[in-house]
Amino acid sequence: MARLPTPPTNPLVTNPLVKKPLIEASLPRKAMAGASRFSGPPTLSDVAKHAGVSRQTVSNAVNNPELLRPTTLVRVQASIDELGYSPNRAARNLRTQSSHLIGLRFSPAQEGTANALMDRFVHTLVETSPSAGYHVLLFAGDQHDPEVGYDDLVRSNAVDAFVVTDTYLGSPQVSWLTERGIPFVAFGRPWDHEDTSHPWVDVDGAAGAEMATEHLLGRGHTRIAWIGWRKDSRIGEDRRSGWLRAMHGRGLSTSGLASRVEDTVWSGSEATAVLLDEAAPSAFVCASDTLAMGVLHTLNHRGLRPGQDIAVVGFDDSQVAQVVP
Amino acid sequence: MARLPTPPTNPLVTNPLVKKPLIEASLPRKAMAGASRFSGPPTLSDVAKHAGVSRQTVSNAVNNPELLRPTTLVRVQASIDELGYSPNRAARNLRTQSSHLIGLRFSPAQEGTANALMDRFVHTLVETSPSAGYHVLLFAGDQHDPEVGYDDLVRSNAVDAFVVTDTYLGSPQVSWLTERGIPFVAFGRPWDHEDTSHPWVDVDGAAGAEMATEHLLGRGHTRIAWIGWRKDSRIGEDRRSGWLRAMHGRGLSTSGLASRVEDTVWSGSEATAVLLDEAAPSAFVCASDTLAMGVLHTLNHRGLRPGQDIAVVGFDDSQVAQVVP
DNA sequence: ACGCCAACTTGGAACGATCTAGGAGACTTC
DNA sequence: GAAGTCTCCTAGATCGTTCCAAGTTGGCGT
Repeated sequence: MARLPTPPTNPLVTNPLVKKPLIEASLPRKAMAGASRFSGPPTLSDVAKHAGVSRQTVSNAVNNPELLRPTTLVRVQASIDELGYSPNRAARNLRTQSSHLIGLRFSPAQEGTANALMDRFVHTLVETSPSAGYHVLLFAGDQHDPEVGYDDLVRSNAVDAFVVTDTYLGSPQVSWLTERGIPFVAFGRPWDHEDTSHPWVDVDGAAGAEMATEHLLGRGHTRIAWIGWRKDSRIGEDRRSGWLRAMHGRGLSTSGLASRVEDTVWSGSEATAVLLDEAAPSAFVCASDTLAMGVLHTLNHRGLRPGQDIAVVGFDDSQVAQVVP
Repeated sequence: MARLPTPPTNPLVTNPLVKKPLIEASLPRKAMAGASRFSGPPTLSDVAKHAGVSRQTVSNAVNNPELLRPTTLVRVQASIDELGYSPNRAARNLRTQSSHLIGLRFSPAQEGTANALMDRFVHTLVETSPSAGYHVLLFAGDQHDPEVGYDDLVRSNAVDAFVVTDTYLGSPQVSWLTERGIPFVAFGRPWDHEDTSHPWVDVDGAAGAEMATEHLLGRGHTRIAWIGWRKDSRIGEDRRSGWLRAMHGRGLSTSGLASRVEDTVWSGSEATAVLLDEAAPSAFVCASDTLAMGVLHTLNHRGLRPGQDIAVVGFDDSQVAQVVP
């Protein structure tokens, strides 16, 4: 697997017109200190004055609307809208002692099939967090030494919780966070320790494989082969169980239809050849898109048309899956 | 370009042990209200008391160390270290009226070659921001309607500035931000409007192409071909200029060695065939990895070994580049 | 009419940092 | 040695929100 020679670095060029704009821009306020009051965004007091009520009433209108008399609520809401008020985050955070921020370690291009899946997860996270009053803070931490990035964020109250995305690697962060009582959610099941009780979210590989298999069954296939990972892969066995469940659910035999190999295109290709010769399946379900590519390779090689002569379903829905013809 | 059939959705499964952990975890403080003072992270006052100085002196030790007498500074530093103090972000943000956060719109898997590059950019951004006291906040905004995600963040003082990553698309955000005087940096040059004066950062395509060409020149190649995009692509022409500069810098002729085509594998493949026949180059520099793949395709087809018989350099360093043999 | 209860509203205090103005001390200078 | 100067440090005020305890109003029953 040779690597294309590429320029050693991707040099950046900056616009010479403006220098360090970010830093400068953060402190232009003093200039206007002479004015009676900086006419910035309206505050709670401004709204209160405008609506003819007290601060607290406005605060309640925002946070506990049910405490206000309906007529008052309407009036306050009108003032809020008219002035375009939204609460100052820093002040709220200071008072409530929470940043309303969730830390997410940015893992740079952990190439491989999990990437697209992770992308989608992050997107969903970012999209839905605000509805719970949270936002997502990216940070660069060390996977192995939580002290590096995590500690600072915690000590300075910069984040309330973390989302940990690489629990499968022994995950020292998990114990580090647990010890300190820092709330976090893991993306990915703690496969190694059945007894861990920290919250987690994960892709239901079994359900996914089952759905894929059902899909093929619905199209009339009966001899559906499985190409998965080695037996010691918990994730792989999880996905495989979905295939099994779907097949057995229809009373179909699975003997001779399963193959467990390394997660490489080549292994998938080899396994396909063997399965085709020995079990004559009409469809393949794979534990990964990498393996699916191997299947496609062999099919092409034998002159079989994927999707027409033989159905193929991958997993992860990685970028590659959208490119392969 | 058929699409692999995949499960319609990737179902998530959650650990039933814990319910809405994030929300719950954010408000356990009240329970300890009975204590004289919540023994949380140390504050400025705590450090001041410990070091026998005033709050402001500690603040100066952190922000303007040069104002303190060296002996005092050492003493305060010692107290800071001993207590493990780091300033409370919310309080600092409230006082300074800035969140020290940079908003970055999370664009989900904008497939294509720019992805890997973007990944690297984001990583660098996330990694270096803290040294300037900033962090990166992800948010889901609408590319076309800045009101959606941007406005809230600005009004609530949640971010100080934005990084805009898709300026090439007419970019309504740019004008929206400019109108309001909200600081931002664009990743990608405003190719369409030469006169725009907002700050930007971009990959120096010309320099990159020049470096790649120089690399080949250094290896003894003299007939280096260019396969780029159509003439109306500013980015393509920019990169091409780097190739030209490198070639002309050594007094080498470029006539007949350049080709401008669509950015597809097929176009690259065709152009390669033509160039091989008509100009007999010993190396190719391409404006994109997509085109480079086309080159490799033709070379393979003709029995030429890339990297040995003929050198090939792509661009963007996309994920695909690492896979192609 | 009176009292009472509930619903609603109110002003003061607090979160923890930074800014401002001014005070204390050491050092020069005539 | 006293006045002037400089450096270093201190105390109070402030950012905008939410919590707290107490105040006010209206409605209801008798």
